[in-house]
Amino acid sequence: MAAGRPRIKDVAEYAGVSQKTVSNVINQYEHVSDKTRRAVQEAIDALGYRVNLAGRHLRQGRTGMIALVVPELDVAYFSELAAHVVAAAEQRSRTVLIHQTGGRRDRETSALHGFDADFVDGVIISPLALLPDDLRAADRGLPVVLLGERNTTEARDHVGIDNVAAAREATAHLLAGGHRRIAVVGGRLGPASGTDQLRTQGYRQALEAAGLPFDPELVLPVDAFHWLDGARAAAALADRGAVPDALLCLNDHLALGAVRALHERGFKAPDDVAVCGFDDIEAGRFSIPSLTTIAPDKAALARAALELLLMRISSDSAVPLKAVEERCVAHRLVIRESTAGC
Amino acid sequence: MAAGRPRIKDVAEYAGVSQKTVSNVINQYEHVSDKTRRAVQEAIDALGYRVNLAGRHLRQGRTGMIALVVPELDVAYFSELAAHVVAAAEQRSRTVLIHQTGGRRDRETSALHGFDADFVDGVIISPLALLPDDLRAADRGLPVVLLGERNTTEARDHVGIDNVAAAREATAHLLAGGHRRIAVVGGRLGPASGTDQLRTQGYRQALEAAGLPFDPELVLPVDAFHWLDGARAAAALADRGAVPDALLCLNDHLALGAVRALHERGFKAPDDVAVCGFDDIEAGRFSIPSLTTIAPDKAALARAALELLLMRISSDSAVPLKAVEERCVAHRLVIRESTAGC
DNA sequence: CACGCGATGTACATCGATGTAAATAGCCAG
DNA sequence: CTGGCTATTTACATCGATGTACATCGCGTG
Repeated sequence: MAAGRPRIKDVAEYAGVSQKTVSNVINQYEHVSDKTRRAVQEAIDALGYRVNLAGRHLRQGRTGMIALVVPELDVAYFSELAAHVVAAAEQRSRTVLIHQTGGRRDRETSALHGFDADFVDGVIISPLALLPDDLRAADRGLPVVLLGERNTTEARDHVGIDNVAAAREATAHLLAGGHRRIAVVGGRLGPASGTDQLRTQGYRQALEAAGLPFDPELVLPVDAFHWLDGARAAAALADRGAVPDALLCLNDHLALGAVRALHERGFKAPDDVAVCGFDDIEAGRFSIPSLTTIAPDKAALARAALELLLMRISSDSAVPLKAVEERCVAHRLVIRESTAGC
Repeated sequence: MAAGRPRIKDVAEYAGVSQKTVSNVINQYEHVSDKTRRAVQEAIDALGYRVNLAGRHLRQGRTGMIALVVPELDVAYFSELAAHVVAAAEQRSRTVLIHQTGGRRDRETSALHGFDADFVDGVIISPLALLPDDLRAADRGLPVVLLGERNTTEARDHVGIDNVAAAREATAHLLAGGHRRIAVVGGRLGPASGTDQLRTQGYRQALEAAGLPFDPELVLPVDAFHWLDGARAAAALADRGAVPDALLCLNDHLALGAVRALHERGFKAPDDVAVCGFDDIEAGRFSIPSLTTIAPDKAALARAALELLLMRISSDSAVPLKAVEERCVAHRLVIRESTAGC
């Protein structure tokens, strides 16, 4: 009983066959006699052998691992999504390596051609800061699927929801409640590439459809999509005496932060302000008031992204960029207390 | 320009030196002349070479990766903790592979001697279902640090807070507010091994110190530590007309779920019931009412766990089980609205 | 001027698993 | 009994980086 872990060589000796035969048994090679197969299996069990993945990796160039790269795990949307991806990957016998970038571009790029590139067969990424060039540069054959964000016109496999439609629906819901001055917390103007811009666009479309004017003053940019940013934005509104009828917050953290800040200043949701968020995180289901939100089908997002990625991985060779896939997953408006009375 | 990635051999040829010399430069070996070093560096830059980790892994047996094994990422405490571990690891140039087990024992053990064991140099685990035997069995030299939970008397490196003291303080705070009937949501009786049991013990100590009787009826077990479980427990209390003066919830999710369920039934926190949680997740800072809670120093937990693990990893050979380390990290009671009036 | 020593640099084997090509075994038709 | 197949098994090279052992270079010393 040698000190270290048994190697394939030990199994071979124990079973009285060659290393290759052991390898064949392990890899389910067809042409192995039952007798040999049984003998090898016995040896494996007896020695407690398990393949050394480093060796296999070196030889085959594949690891069976995929990376999930997200900005922040403590943003519930991402951790919930991560949980779904991990679950989906497990069903396909893959292991997920989760990376957090903090939305920093250097970490996002390094996830693509940096450290990860060696250890994983592919990457699912929700880019925040990535530039189109980064993606192009990273195109060394490592399969990449964009999840959610698609901050680039660069053609790439992508999975997401219809952000424009979702924002339109949410805004329409607020309008239907009789609200006229609706602020967009986390909104951003400009070409419709980022999620925030797409959603802002949907908001404008809804206004237009209702024949209402668009007021750029009501688009409130934020530094990040955290509770605190929502609270700050709402506080700013309140402090300059400009609390609108309703808030369309581009994620639930912003929404809950805003609700809280307004509450502290004497404005109650939904009586004084209606509030709608995005993402349907668990906190919004149990908050007081509970939060109306756009609920993307996270499980479907995760499944679609994984499926797409595995497809790319198995179709070896260079990615045929012509056949870029764009998958749109369902979402729905979940109406709760924060817009009650609508 | 070969199709694939450049290998160390290509760099060596380009620079006109041996492979080993390139390796020496990469690994910062001292005795390399400046001239050679420069030439090699130039070759590396020119070819865009980066080490192939599979090769290094095979040769050295180390990967520079560590695994973080947690029950659920969508439990905010764990995702926030994960974010800290990732950050700490980055400072030490390690990569963190995050695994989610769903609290299932098979996945926890497989993380220890299953798949992970091959790919990582060590594991930080928050076990929920792991049995002492599993840990012992996994002792094949893979360094393991327990984080938070320590559901075993087995001697093991462990990092956590003083759960008994924390629960005692929280309970004392509730008692100081004049509350007498205090329920423990998520509490569990029995030998003080699991976190829940330790906290329940602290609760009892506080009662005892105040000269109050202990009522087992007020210990409410839960299936899991989620919002919904807290809501169910509180609903059950309310529905049988037994809402106590205060709730000590063993995590913030339970607390927020309970607050919500009580709210739906007309009981307001803190006026009708005072509520205190554990973990200090972000949701509790912005909830209405904001949540009083025990705040563990998560950054310190992450740092301590990582430090301990890296120590074990670098002290090669077998783990000297005699020198097991137990690190206790600071916590503090953060008083917010949900126990206002105390 | 030969010797010795530290500083540099190199050739080769090695980590563990698997692809390749070729050897061997088993079986049937002739 | 033998050539010709196929089914099974094997020896060996290989993936890429690095440890080992040894060669070489430069320089100061006796």
